[in-house]
Amino acid sequence: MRTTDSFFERVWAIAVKVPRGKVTTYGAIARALGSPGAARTVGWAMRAAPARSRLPCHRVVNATGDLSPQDIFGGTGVQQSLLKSEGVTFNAQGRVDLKRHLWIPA
DNA sequence: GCCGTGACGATTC
DNA sequence: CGAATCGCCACGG
Repeated sequence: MRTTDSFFERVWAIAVKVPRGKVTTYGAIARALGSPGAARTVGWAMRAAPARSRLPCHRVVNATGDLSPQDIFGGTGVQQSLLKSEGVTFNAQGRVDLKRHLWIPA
């Protein structure tokens, strides 16, 4: 219902709403958009996300709490460092503690 | 309108 | 838990 009704734009709109210190999953965003099976498309939107945007893509992880390809953030462990700086905790497997930081777009 | 692609998800081994 | 497989959906060519 917006001229910019591209699926990507909606994904980005939600990603920006992710509160600091929390993380969300691709599936959660897809679900919020009404397409629970479009998790892959959500991830694609992140990959295609314009760097100029304030898109905190580092706050978006997959359902397993695993982080995205670190190469994209310009280095290995960059995303994890960013999240840690915001108060996000990780388990021994280097995954985000979804039990504590999972945020679902209302 | 079909084909290929992909920062996923869930299931199965 | 880790790896592999199938299924899902939206976008570009």
